[in-house]
Amino acid sequence: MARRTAQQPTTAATTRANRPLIDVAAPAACCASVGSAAFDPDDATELARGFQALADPVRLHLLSLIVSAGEQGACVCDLVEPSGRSQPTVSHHLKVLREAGLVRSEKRGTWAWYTVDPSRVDALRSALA
Amino acid sequence: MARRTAQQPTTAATTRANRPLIDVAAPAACCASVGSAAFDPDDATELARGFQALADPVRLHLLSLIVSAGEQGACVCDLVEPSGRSQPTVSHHLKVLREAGLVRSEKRGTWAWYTVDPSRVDALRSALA
DNA sequence: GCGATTCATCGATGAATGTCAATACGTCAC
DNA sequence: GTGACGTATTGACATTCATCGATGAATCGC
Repeated sequence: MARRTAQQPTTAATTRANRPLIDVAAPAACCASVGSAAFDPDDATELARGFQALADPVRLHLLSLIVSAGEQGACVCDLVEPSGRSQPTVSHHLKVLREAGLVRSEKRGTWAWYTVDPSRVDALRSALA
Repeated sequence: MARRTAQQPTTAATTRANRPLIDVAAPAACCASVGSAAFDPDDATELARGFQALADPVRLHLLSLIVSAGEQGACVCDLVEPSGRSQPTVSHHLKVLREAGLVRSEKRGTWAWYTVDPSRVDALRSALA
């Protein structure tokens, strides 16, 4: 082998512990836990799905509009025009957000009302803690 | 018109407030506010680019490995095998993370060392505040 | 210089994604 | 029921993406 004579890249793959997936903060804390790989691929896939839902400017815009609508939520008919996209496209993006668990929809009469699920957003945020 | 007799979807487009893209708690002063109209598409695009970089399980895994390597950073040669992907694929993902500003690379001798840029991660996290 | 090692880039390929027009489905007013 | 309206789904298309093998570029030990 004889690799790493100068800097020994080493060790990274040996320790093991539980910790938030990314966990940037907490460099010094006792349980910063940083091993390398108590890494569950399923968790990563699930997390990635959440971030994927956020990975589009239109969806970020929609999400912000829904958030700004407060507890009552936002009606789709109020989202189409500000988004600058067609109604089917908006519906598609809302579906993506819904399936990622970031928003919930409720049908009231003719209209569909969307509200944000804060716990899901928190889950993603804390993955970056 | 005669829409919204039952629930008046109304208002969503009238209220207005300044806040970071998704919610409140703004650390960085002048970021995009999203109310209904004060939405900067460029900021959304930039944010989306960041989340896009996180929207892949392999990249999340790589990021966690790099974080767990501590200040010293992680050598690419230690990332390939745990990721279960080919070296070119890993290199590609690292490039995505690099271009999103989430990690930095430094060449030391033969090896390339990657470290996380916490401020960039924080920026994304606070967008979800 | 030479071979070995480490990493990045290129080219190709199959899959996923964003978009819209057309259409289907549900609900309301009449 | 009929027509109008709000929303979701479908189908098609162009673009982007993840992946790998092959290759190139830089460095190290000899």
